[in-house]
Amino acid sequence: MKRAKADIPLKTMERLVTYRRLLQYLAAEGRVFVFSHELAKLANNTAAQVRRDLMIIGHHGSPTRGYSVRLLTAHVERLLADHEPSRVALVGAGNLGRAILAHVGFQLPGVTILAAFDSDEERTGRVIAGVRCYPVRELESRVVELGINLGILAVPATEAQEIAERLAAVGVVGILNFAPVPLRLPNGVVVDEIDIGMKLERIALCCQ
Amino acid sequence: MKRAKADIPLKTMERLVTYRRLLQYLAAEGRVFVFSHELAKLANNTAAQVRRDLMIIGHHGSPTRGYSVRLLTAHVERLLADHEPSRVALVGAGNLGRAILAHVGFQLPGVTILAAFDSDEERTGRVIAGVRCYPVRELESRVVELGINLGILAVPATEAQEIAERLAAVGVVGILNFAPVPLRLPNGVVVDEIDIGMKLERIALCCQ
DNA sequence: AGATGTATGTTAATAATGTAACACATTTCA
DNA sequence: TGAAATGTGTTACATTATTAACATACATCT
Repeated sequence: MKRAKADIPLKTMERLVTYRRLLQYLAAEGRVFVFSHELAKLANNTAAQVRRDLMIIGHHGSPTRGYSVRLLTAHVERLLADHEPSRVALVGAGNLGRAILAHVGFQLPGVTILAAFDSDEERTGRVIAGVRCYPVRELESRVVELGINLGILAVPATEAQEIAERLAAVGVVGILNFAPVPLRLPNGVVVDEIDIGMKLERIALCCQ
Repeated sequence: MKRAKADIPLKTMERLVTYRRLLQYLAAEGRVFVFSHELAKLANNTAAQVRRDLMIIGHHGSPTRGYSVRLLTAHVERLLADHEPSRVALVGAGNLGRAILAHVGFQLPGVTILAAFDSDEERTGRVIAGVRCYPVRELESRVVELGINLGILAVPATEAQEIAERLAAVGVVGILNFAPVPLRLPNGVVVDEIDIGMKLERIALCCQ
C-alpha cells in the first residue's frame, strides 16, 4: 500500500523540494544514478537523512548503483505535484525585484509569477522577464482578479509592513519577504524572511 | 561565574544572531523592553525557546517587564562579537549584486563587504553603495591583498562553479551562493545557498 | 562461482524542540 | 498596604528530528 501524503512529515516534504531541484540539475548533466551521499552533499545534509526521507516516501534504490535519477524524480514529483500551482505576485520592481524575476524565471514547478507591482510609474506597464508590471495602486484589484495567493516583497524596508498588510487583507496567505525588517501579520499568513545580512553573519559565525 | 562561549550550542548561537538583529529593529523603533513571546513571534519560534536560549547565556529579565532591549543587545553582542569581523567580497555586480549591496549595506555587525567584482568593464572602477568594484580578472590578487575570507556569489548559474573554485583556491572559507545551481567544493568551505525559487516552492507547500 | 566491497533499508540511540507546570519576583490597582 | 495579574527562571516530560549502526542485497573481479 502506498503511503499517503498526510503521513509524510513537513520537514521531509520540504527536503523533497530540495531533492527535486537537485535531481533536475543532475538530469540536466546527464546523470543516470545518484548515491544518497551525493544527494546529501548537494542538499547540505547527511546520507542517512536522505535515505530516511526516501524510505518514508517508500522509494527504493539499488545497492551499489544508488537511485535512478529518472525514477526518483518521477516519484518525488508525483508527491509534490498534487496541488494547484501557487499564484504569485512580486511587489517592488527595483534592482532586487528585477533580479528576482530574471533569476527565478516566471515559471517554476508548483509556482507561477503572474504579476509585478511598483509605485514608480516609469516601471509600470511594461513586461519584465515575462511578467507584467502594474502600478501599486492597483494591487488589491489585480490580486483579486488574478487569484494571487502568494506575495514576494522586494520593497524598501519602510514600505514592507504596509504592503504586507494590504496583501494579507485581500487574501494572500504566504509572503516571501526580502525587506530587512520583520513583518507583523495575522496568524493565518505564512511569512518567510530572506535576510541576506543575517545569512552572512551566520556563515561568518560558522567560519569564525 | 560567566558561562564560556564553548558551552553554548551552535544552534543557540545561530538564534542569537537572529535575536541581535531583531533587537536592533526594536531599538530603532524605540522599544525599551521586550517579552519572550514577542521575540519568539519575530524569530518564528516559541517563548520557551527564547527563554531557554537566554537562560543558557545567563541573561536575566524582569518579570512583568520582560527583557531590557539595551541590556540584552549588549549581552548578545558581547557573545557574538568576540571574533574578528569577516571580510567579504561580492562577485557579480548585476541587478542582484547591486541590490544586495544596497540592501545589506556594506557594514554589518561582524561582517564587512570590502570589494565587488564584475566581468563587465563598464561596471568596474566605480563605487557601488560604498563598495569598490574591481574587474574579475583581479579576483585572486585582490582577495589576497584585502584578506577576504567570505564570498557572495551573484553571478549567472553558468559561472558560479568556476568563480567558487577560484575563491576557494585563494583561501575563502565561506560562500553565500545566490546562483540557482549547487556548488561542489572541498570540504573545508562552508556553502550556504539562497535559492529563491526553492524558497517560493516551500512556502507554496506550506500554504498548499 | 565465490569472495569482496559498497550502498541500501531499517532499527536503535541520541539530540533537539515543544509543551506544561509552577514557584517566585515585580508591577498595578484597589 | 495588600491582593491580583503577569512574565520570568527552571524543571520535567512528550514529541519529533537527526545521527549512528548494522544486517542485507547487489554488482564486480578474480
